[in-house]
Amino acid sequence: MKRTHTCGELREKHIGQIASLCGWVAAIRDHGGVTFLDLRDHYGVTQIVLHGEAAPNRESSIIVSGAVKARDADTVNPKLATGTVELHAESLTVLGAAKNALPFEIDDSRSVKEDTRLKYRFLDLRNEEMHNLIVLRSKIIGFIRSQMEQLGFLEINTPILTGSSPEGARDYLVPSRRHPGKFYALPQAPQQFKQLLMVSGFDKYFQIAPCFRDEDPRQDRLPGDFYQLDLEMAFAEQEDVFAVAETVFTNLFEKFTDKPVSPAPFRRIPFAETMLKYGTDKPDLRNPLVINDLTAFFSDVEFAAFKGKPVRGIVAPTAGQSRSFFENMLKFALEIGMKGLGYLTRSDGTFKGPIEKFLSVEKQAELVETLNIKEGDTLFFVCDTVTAANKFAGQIRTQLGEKLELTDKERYEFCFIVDFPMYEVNEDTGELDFTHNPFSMPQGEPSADALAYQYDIVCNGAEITSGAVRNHDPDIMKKAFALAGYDEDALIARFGALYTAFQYGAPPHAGMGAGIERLILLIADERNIRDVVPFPLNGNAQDPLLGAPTTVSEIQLREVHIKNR
RNA sequence: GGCCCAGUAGUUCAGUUGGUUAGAACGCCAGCCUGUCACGCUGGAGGUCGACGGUUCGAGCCCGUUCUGGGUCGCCA
Repeated sequence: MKRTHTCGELREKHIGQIASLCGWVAAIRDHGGVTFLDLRDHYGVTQIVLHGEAAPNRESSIIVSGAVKARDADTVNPKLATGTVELHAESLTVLGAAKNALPFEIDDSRSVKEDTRLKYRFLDLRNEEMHNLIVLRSKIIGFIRSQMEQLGFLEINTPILTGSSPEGARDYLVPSRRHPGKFYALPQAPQQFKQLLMVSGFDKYFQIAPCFRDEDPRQDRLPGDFYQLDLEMAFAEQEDVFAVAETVFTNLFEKFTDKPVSPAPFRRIPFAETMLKYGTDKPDLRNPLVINDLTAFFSDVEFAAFKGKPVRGIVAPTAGQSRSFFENMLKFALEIGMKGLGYLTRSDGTFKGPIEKFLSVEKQAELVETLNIKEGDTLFFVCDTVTAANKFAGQIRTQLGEKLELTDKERYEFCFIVDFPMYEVNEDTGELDFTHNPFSMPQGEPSADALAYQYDIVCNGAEITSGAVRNHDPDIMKKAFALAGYDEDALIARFGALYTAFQYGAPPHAGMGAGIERLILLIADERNIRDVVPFPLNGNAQDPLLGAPTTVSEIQLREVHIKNR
């Protein structure tokens, strides 16, 4: 007996034929004389009718043959694509029996504790939603590949076993058997290899690249490994990379979602502007609220709490909000670490609130004018150090957008964050550190406050891409590294391969890396990044199914010189 | 590593002020049922209340320690 059709295939045109279906028993409805099975496979569900035979355990895999028959009009199931027909079993063979008590119900596996789901991931992935997410993942990756190839990019695989990189995240290390005491590292990104490919004369490279970072996970950050759309272009500038990103992301989101996508060109927002206006380097532009800098405004107001300090203000339409709304906003402010939350509400042409008495009539009018404050609006104040004021104002902006339902969830808003600073002052040492990426090209002469040709792509408040025009000039490299405290020897010790390669005619080049899982998360409107990975590690970087990480044998440890005899 | 939350039946959860034999739903088992589609009805089994210690006449509940998981900060060039 061999499968003739899938469980999503049979239609009225098959009535009268003999068919054989394979699949899993998703549900059993025993009516005494007649029993119905829902048979599920990758393609769909078909109802099987048994007359007298015993039903196999649920979730057993079976093959069943019989006649395809029409359903009576009153027993058609409109919820099934195959709902107008059913297969009347003449023979049924259990191919893989399932134990009778399942660890959880397939249909609501997504509400089960994550560790249990991961231990039985093969059952979790039978859940229709989970199954579809993995299918979507495959389709998205396939689509990206075809897009990149159409744009003339070549997929080139780079090594998985490579050397440890001294910058960035913690490496996963692999001990060398042939070189006692030495280690390979799994790549955090194909960064150095793709730049070497540029020096090698390949014009447009891309890769759906596995990346490995030994850092603690988050809801939107996978432990262990994840995938990036990694790309690099020779003789290219920032705008050349942006054009590729705009094409690929627009096409991708338009193909896989029904929601409107912000049209290209995506907004370019300088880092300094986004930190001020949105209080974050990954702004959600679906939220219409913006943060205003009121530092100058308060510089001549005799209000000790604000005078001479960085002050931010957010105007929000709060007409009709009850007192509990403001109480909850204050509670939120305290939760995120603010000392309080000042605000003024414009009502009957005047302001109401504790700060009102510090503001002259002229000052109040100035606020109304410059911030366009309408009747019923509330101006929320944030005052702290520059860094904290931006951060808190950003969180208040997000919270206001959520609670006032101003943030439109039914669209995608892309933007580029550009002009990241090249360096930042390390608070512990007082010295300069690279802000983002030591490979980035500084804008103009390297200096402590130089900006870099360094950019992120942000969509709906999520950072999905990071990239840069690379520094391919050994002289500028030396200067850039010197500012961060590395002399030429240190540069060679750390990035010798690139430094050497750049002595032999490096092309100017630029590129980026986009997190595949985050793209899927956005497209699928999902929250948990582990749900778009077939076999993720849990939050503690363990695989409850295979048991990784595992202990290994003494012999293995001796072979790799971790243990001496 | 810090902080917050959670841990009770196979699963998801409830459990009042500390008080009799710890409940519900789904699942499982048995019986009935020839048209259901998350079938239905009747009955049943199933618990080291994460672990250890303490307070108490008495602890799922209070206290301490610890383990596990989730979130978050650090971290993620």
